[in-house]
Amino acid sequence: MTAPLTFDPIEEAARQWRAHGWDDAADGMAAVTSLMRAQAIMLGRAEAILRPLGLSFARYELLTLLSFTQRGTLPMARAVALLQVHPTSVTNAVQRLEKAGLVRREPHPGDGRAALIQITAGGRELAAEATKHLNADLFTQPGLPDDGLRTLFSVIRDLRRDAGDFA
Amino acid sequence: MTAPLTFDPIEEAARQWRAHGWDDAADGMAAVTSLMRAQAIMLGRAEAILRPLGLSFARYELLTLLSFTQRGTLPMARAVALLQVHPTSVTNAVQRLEKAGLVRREPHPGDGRAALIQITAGGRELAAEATKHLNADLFTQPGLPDDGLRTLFSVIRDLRRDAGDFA
DNA sequence: CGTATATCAGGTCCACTGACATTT
DNA sequence: CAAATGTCAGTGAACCTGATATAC
Repeated sequence: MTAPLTFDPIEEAARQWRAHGWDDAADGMAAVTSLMRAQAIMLGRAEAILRPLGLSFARYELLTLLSFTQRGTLPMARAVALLQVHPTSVTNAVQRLEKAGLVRREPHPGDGRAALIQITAGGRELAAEATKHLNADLFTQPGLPDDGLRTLFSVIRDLRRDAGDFA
Repeated sequence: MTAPLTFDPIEEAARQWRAHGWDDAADGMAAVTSLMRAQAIMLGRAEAILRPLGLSFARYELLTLLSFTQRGTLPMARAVALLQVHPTSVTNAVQRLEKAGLVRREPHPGDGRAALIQITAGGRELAAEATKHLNADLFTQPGLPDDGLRTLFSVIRDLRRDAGDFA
């Protein structure tokens, strides 16, 4: 393929930033660019693990969220809030999961506007199976030591709070 | 809109993981999920800044990379290696940038197979303008203190190295 | 010859916008 | 009536696979 780089391209970009006098923006640029790349790496690994199961990472997250609820149901709006994604993304994910027999759409008993998503027995099975694979092949060996993982989570939690994800 | 959450949904997910006995995977899950969310937040901000300029973040990165080279040119393969993306993604980005008059495609003098991407004067101007906006509105205030930025970069650099991004 | 460099066609996936029907 | 909920159609972006032409 392509020859592996002998230097860090993001560090090189940061040097360029400083060479142009943008010293106060260099660290931010490097951090943001790093986030983009790290997400691409992790998403690629997760999707490679989930593909044989017919799931994308987004649909896996929804399915697992449902499997953790008391009755295996969630209102659409609640799923949107918890997953912090666009409403139409959830609509789309539910449609695909429904087509695969993993969830059902049901009317909300108390609110005629709202819709309930209900996980099926097959959905529960697949969620458990997918989690087993993700835990074994990615989450227990994500390429970082334990303290790195916790540091990463902690720093990003501040970022997410600052962005208004939660109070 | 949706009511803001009064708790961190990722922390809640980590609690679920531990409640199911997946203690050794909980930190990895939380870190990976955090990465996904952090990238979505940052990409959204960057694209909002770049949209008025007619650029996506991916095309901005390519354009800026070109503006940093000696002659304003890069072989396709080199851009693919530095940006760490799929070859067709660069092909696509170049097509759009070319249509906007920001780059040109030229034959490689030494290798008839290869193609050179050449930035135009307009491309240089737009790259500078876009960087000015990104620096002012995102990179100098990414929602994290300076030490958080450097910590984030440092931890992710280990991850990228482990993933084989560079030696 | 086999390998490497791009491009292209076709498909998937996800996000977003604007319009809409329905219900509160 | 205004606000909220969810769906739908259409658009855009990025990625991937497989096939191809060209050149090394």
